[in-house]
Amino acid sequence: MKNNLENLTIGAFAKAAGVNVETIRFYQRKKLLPEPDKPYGSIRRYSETDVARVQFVKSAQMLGFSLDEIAELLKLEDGTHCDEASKLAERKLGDVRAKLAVLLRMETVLAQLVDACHTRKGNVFCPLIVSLQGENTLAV
Amino acid sequence: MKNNLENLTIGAFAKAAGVNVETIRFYQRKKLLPEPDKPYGSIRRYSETDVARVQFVKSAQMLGFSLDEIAELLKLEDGTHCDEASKLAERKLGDVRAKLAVLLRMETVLAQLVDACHTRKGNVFCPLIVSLQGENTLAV
DNA sequence: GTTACCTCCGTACTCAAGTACGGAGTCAAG
DNA sequence: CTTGACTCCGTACTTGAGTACGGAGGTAAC
Repeated sequence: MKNNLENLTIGAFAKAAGVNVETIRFYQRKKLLPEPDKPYGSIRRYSETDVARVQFVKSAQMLGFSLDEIAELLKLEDGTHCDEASKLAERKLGDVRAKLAVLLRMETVLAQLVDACHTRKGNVFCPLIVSLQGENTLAV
Repeated sequence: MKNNLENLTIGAFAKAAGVNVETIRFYQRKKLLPEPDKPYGSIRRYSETDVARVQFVKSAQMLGFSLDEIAELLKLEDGTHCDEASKLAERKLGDVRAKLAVLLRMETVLAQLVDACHTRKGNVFCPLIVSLQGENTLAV
């Protein structure tokens, strides 16, 4: 069984993508991944492209996108027609920017906390919650 | 029933925080929210502080943090001792920065896509997946 | 002081996102 | 040409994050 990375069995594919086989099959059912043709009386094969796709799903998931939202993002990738893609991209860009704003504020506050801890000793107050208050409570 | 925002019933609290009452009670069970004393033979009251806390939980959730991780973030807020807090903050800062990196790349690509759609017509290729490939696949 | 709506609390249900299982078929190394 | 590991596919189970329900007790406005 030679895994030249363009002829992967589902097991090798899952391992390369860092998920388990059942997850692959689950994503196929959810249409997040294409299910390649199965040569009659044989088994399906996968490629590096599929691996990248799964990794994209995993990354987007860590950023708080649901599988349904990720399916939308993937539609962009798959070259939907321009108008449609543009609308979708604009919406997603809004989501992404809202998340960015919140994360940036978190980053600032956490960095300040770490810094404060390194320079003085004792208890430090961490105004994480306050830092997110007001404006964008991220109503996605 | 006067809601001067420092003497909220659980219903008013939930409404102010934009979640439902059951969610409040669920968060109390999970120790994400303190359960205020109940004056014997009466009902619990909540404050603006509690509202901010719930909103923080919701924001962090949209960024892909689990309730367990959020509980950790809240420990920082609650003034853990410095060494401990610093360690935790540093870890969380790492998480936050990894997420930021991925989001920034997504933002760039989405913005490019929107732009491309506005300037030329027809189908545009959106290299969203490719943009996230390599280095940080966000192994949190 | 009753009526309509609230809180309280335990238990049970739901939904998303997987994981696990098991029997039948496939593959490849010896 | 068999043996051990893997694929296939359907069904069932699990876990995280809530939601819903229902009866008993508060409460406030009339």
